Amino acid sequence: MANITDVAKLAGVSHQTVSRVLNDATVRPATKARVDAAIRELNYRPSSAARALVTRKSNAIGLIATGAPLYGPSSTMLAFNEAARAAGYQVTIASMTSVDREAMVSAVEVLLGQRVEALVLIVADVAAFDAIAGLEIGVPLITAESSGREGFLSVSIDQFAGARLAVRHLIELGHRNILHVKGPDWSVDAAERERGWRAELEASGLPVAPPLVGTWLADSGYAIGAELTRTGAVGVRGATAIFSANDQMAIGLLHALADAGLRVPGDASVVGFDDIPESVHYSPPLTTVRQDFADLGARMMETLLQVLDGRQPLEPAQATPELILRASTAPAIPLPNREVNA
Amino acid sequence: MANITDVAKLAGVSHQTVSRVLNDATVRPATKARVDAAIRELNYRPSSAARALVTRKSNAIGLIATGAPLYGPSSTMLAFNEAARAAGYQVTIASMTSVDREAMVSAVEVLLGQRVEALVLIVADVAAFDAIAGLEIGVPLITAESSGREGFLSVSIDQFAGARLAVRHLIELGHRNILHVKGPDWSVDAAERERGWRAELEASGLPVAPPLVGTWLADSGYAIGAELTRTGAVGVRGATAIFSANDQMAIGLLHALADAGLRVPGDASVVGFDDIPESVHYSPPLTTVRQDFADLGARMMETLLQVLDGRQPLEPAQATPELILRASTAPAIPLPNREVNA
DNA sequence: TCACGAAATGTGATCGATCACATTGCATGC
DNA sequence: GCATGCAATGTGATCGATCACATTTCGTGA
Repeated sequence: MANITDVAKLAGVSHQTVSRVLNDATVRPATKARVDAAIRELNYRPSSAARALVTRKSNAIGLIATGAPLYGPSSTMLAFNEAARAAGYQVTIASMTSVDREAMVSAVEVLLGQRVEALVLIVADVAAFDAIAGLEIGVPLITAESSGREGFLSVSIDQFAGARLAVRHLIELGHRNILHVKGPDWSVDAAERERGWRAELEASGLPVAPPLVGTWLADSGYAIGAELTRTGAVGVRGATAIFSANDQMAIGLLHALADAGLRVPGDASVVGFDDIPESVHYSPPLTTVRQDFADLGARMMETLLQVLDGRQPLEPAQATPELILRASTAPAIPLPNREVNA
Repeated sequence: MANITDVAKLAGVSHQTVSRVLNDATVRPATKARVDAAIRELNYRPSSAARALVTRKSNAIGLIATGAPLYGPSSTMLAFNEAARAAGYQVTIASMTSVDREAMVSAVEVLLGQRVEALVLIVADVAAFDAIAGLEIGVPLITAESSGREGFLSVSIDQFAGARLAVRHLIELGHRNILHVKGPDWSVDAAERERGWRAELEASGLPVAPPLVGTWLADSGYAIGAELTRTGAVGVRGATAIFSANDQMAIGLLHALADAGLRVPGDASVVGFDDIPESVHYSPPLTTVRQDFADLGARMMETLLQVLDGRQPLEPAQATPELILRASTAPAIPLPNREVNA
């Protein structure tokens, strides 16, 4: 592949003049035209490695992605990448299946070797935080999570508030026994949603049963739902509402409830979280909490730009999610004997 | 950040010796220990830019992702990235919302500036092919698509065979009027699935109605389903089966059919494509065609490695997808008057 | 003890861009 | 006609690694 000297020779100018053409410095139109022609003829593209070496700016951002191809992380990642591109940054990804400390360290190591100017952590995983906290990374790290830890930049959607919205809606419908199907224990977002559920129940003086821990995947929602119906924990003599920490587990729940002959929302109301594009087509359509992941990704990049420009990042305005009402929730039917059994 | 000379000075050796330690050349254990200590003390990480400059190997692969965060592409991307990491390659992404020629050119331009050793195109988009075909990229390009074009490496899952499996299953159940909800016109995979549907119908001498074009998203499946039930094109006097080009559109279809009071599979059978984790929890659980995206991503990297090593890539063994039978398909009930109306 | 070859280490050039600074070209004013 | 100033262009150093080659160190056998 041609280099800047080849271009200069062909155009009959010095390499510096070619550099000026590349960087929009003042060059006489006639000269610029000759250089441009040479560039096209040689199919020349400046080497970003050489450029990064001397300017000490890589224009690259490292993105650490973990785990499964879930809707939220994937959306955030794409949106972030889009925003980064618009700002003139390249994104290099380091994905990992398991989130042990070793994998995290090696991912960070490789990215820092690339002299990325910042790190982005897409999945808020408590292990990931601990792993990174022990490293001297020397560049800003931004994450999409809710419980602002010291030392990390964070842009987030208010999971706590979202969960409260969902649970309050159920309480307002008259539900008094509201279960929670939680995301995995390692997830910061799952913890926040649980906290919101718990806070809202406690604020209303309602009982708080231990949350049921799932995997984010529909299968776990189904397994939990099957167990709940088997033991009768949900339905006529049990809970009349379930708040699921994401839509995928909610569809598993709906399936299990249907299998057990329970009607939604007749026998139990179900609320999800995320508003994935399919949730409006669930059977029944799912009441859920909408998160704007595209906006999240864009805001992450915005905040990052502020820090990279040496400005203090603005107060991390947490976006508030929105409750989307659909057919999976309905008023609880007050049964005279429920109070006794609860 | 420290460089190799700083480390050399601190360890009391030459920069070349440090380089040897980094590259596992022969260094006396005592010397190596001193160098390692200096590296740790300075928190030194070799600059991949400087390394790339002199070795003329970037160890980077450019990945071009387009469009929405769909399950298949996301899974493939993660799997590919994982495989690349295992092989010692970094992946740089260039995503784009629209797939016009200009966006594609600029994405390729940026990646080639990074001196990526290969390009990976995740979403097989006919416009993407045309856009890239016009560029002299000078590095191997691999794509996950089915209809092998000249000049592109391709690893794929046999969409054509998968579609035939699905349609043959419907035919064997006695269905004679089988509609197809197709993916977007720009999608190579969508075209292959349509071709499979068409081939199987023609092989059995069954009528081929024009396919209904969706967007891959559930909403489009719902809209198509609503229109089909409104006009009576599906149901008692119309089609008794629908082959949807992906699972998301299938859930939209199921929703629309349920809204119209049609039972699945009683009044119409539905088959999807992809086997996303939720499809077993649809109502009813969806018969679908399973694709192993993780395997696809890994095989893409494998093929790429062969080419990068100068070997001829092995015959691109197309993986064959697998039909997953679930409750959304059942034998057609032969109606005496159906033949007349068909 | 010394020569010898292999192992270990050091020296200077190099990759391809930008930066800092030097030089040339050209129009303007006196 | 010539000094002046600005615009345009050129020259050499630089970034941080590896490569090619030179040199030193070390262990071994005569």
